[in-house]
This record gives sequence, structure tokens and C-alpha cells, in this order.
Amino acid sequence: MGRPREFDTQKALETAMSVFWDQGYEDASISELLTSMRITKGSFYKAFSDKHSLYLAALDLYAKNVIAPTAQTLSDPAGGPGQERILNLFRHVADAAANTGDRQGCFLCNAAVDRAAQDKDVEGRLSAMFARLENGIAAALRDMGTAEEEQMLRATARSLVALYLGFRVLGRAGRSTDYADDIITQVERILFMPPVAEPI
Amino acid sequence: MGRPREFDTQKALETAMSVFWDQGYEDASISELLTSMRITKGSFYKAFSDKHSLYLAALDLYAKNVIAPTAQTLSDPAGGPGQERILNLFRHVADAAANTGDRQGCFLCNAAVDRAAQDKDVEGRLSAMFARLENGIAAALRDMGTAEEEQMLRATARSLVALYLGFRVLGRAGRSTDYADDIITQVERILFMPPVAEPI
DNA sequence: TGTGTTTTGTACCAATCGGTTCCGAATGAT
DNA sequence: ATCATTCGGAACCGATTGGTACAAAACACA
Repeated sequence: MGRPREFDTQKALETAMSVFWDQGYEDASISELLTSMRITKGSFYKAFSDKHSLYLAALDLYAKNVIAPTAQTLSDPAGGPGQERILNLFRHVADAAANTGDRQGCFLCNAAVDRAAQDKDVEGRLSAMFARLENGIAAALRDMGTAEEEQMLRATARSLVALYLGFRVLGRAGRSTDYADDIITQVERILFMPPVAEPI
Repeated sequence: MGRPREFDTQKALETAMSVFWDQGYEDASISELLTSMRITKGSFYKAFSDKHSLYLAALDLYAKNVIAPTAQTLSDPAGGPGQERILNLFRHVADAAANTGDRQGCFLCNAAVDRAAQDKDVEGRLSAMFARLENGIAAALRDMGTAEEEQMLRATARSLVALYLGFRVLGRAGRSTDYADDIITQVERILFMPPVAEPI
């Protein structure tokens, strides 16, 4: 069956994901990827076809290793009350910001800005990830049992997704430590908000 | 005093801004910029020094032509009640989404993801723009006269900035039409929220 | 009509881009 | 041990990257 591969494909892909995550698609050159992945061109093109395929594979890995577990944690009642599960999502970012500065941001968010508008393959994968996050948050909201109508619950879930993305954008810009407390306060307000006070 | 310039520097810069806005920094090549700006290399390097300087100039132009007026509109009581001014910010994006799809997103947001982490010059300019938006929203909130403490008002303003950025990220990913109604609903809830219901 | 100054367009540059080709090395199956 | 197969690494590819050099062109002023 021929010579066996000398490197760990999965590890190499994880490294590639990290490089794309840091630098974006265009900014991450093949030679830079090769250096980080510790392989040479022959191995690279044999194992990953080309740069674009590698990027899509990195997105799929992110969906599997980051988004899916996050959505799972949000949906799982074992993680505490719905409010806590959602708050933990934001607290997790706040902690990352406090420790590392969160300059890497969120790969989903970075890819959306970087490639989604120019690449349908990317766009499709990102839409799926947004939906998974939204569904996870919606599940957590539902578990709060505040008897909201499904439609309002959906609106809240989607807004929390947007708020989360904005938080990560600010992190990328180096401002998440400044914003962390205020955003978490706001998430608390949203979560513990009374059922709807209609204006005017 | 020598041969006069044959092109409008300001118009050319506006075009360059649009290209950077669409494509990001790395993806916008010099030759693509030259074609759009309708000038040749000689003129380009004479007038704008180099690509990096042009990008910073484009950011400054965005701050002047987009961010400053937006912040002004948010701050100006002539624009109606504070709530309406803030809602109009989001409605404006929703309209753009409905009409064009908003695939361009927001240059401030795109630049944050694209360059802020790797370029201190960019980071500084973006921070200033975030602050201007935040201050504009804070002014509008203050005008609502709901007698919130300044600290809570600041938290709300910052969260609305984050929500706005997330909205634009979703636009870039082609999902703002789906999210628009829900996000605007959420903004209304935030704005008309009773003063703070403390949990537990 | 010079003369000096600036802009413009083109030719050119080294460096890098993503990608292919090809061969020796290394392996598992027979 | 042989053989088919695969891998690893380097040489090489044309295209494109951002940027420079320079001469012709176009103006203001004398």
C-alpha cells in the first residue's frame, strides 16, 4: 500500500486552521502555512489538494471542534440554567480577552468578513455555523421557561448571536477588555428582562 | 508651478476606499486599485506614497464621510427622540440589506477583522471610530431622559455598538435580511426596557 | 519663447504568489 | 527479494505582487 504518511494530517490541519484564523485567507501564504505545518510542498498538495480546499477543511474543522461543542454546551440542560449557559458563552470570551487579549477573534466571524462575500463555498459553511449557534442559544432560552413566544425567543437568540459576533470583532480590534463588562451586563439585562413592555 | 494634476485626488481616494471596503487590504491589488481609480502607477505613487498610506487615508476618509456624520446624527436632538435616532441607525442597515444585500458590510468592521490585529496604525484609527459611535449612541440614550446612571448608559451604548457590528458581519455573510427584523425588535426591547430588574 | 517644476505613462525590477513536475526514498503486500 | 505504490523534497513554472526609474509631456512664470 505504498509509503505511509510521515505527518499527522489532523494536526497539520489544526495548525493550518490557526494560521488562517490569525491571518485570513489571502494573508496566509502557502510558504507560511508549510512552515507552520512543518511539511513541504509535495506532501501538502498530495494531502490537501490546494489552498482553497485547505481553507474549507479548516472551516469544517472549526465547525466540528469549536462551533459544535459550543452549541452542544448551550443546548445541554446539564450545563445549568439557560441563563447561565448563555452568560458562560460571553464570559468565556471575556476571560480570553483578559488573558490573551483575544486578538485572534473568532474564526467564524473573521471568515465572514474575509471571504463570505466572495466565496459561496465559504458562505454556505458560515451560514450553517450561524444557525447552529442560534439554535444553541434558542435552546438555552427555551429552557429558561420564561414562557416567551417562539418568535420573540428567536429574535432574542439571533440578537445574541449578533452581539457575540460584535464582541469578537471588538476583540480583534483590541478592545474586548474595555467592552467585556459592559456587554456581559447587557446580556444579563436581556436575559432577565421582563416579558416585553410595549412602548407608546 | 509645474504640470497640474489631471485627476481629482479626492475622487480617486473615494474610489480606493470603496475597493478596500469591498476586497480588504491584501485582496485589493495595486493594479486593481489603479484600474478603478483610473490613474497609472506614476500618478499613484506620486500622490499617495504607497499602498499602506492609501489604506490609512481611506480609513480617515471613512471616519470623516461616514462615521462622523453618523455620530453627529445620533447626537443631534433635531433628529427626533433618542430612541428613534438609535433605531434609525439599525433601520438604515436593514434598508441597505433589503435593497443591496449589504454584502459590502461596514468598512470599520471589515478593517477591524482584516488589519487591526496586525497594524497599529489601523488599530488606533479604528479605536477612535468605535469611540465616536459609542459617544453618539450614548448621547442619544442620554436624551431619552430615562434617568439611567451614566455607567449603565455606557454599558448600553457599548452593547449597541457591538450589536451593530455583529449585524454588519452578518450582512457581509449574506444573512442580514434574515436577521434584520429580529435585531431591530431586540433594539426596541433594549431601548424601551424598564430601568433594570435585578435577578435572584 | 525659454526655463524650471511637476505630472504622467511606461519600462523595468526583484520577490513572492500558488501550483506542477519529477525523482529518489520509504514502505506494505506478495 | 521484488514490486507497486506512496511520500518527501527540491527544482521549476508562469503570473502577479508592490515598488522604482526615467523620459516625455504639460503647465506657470519670466
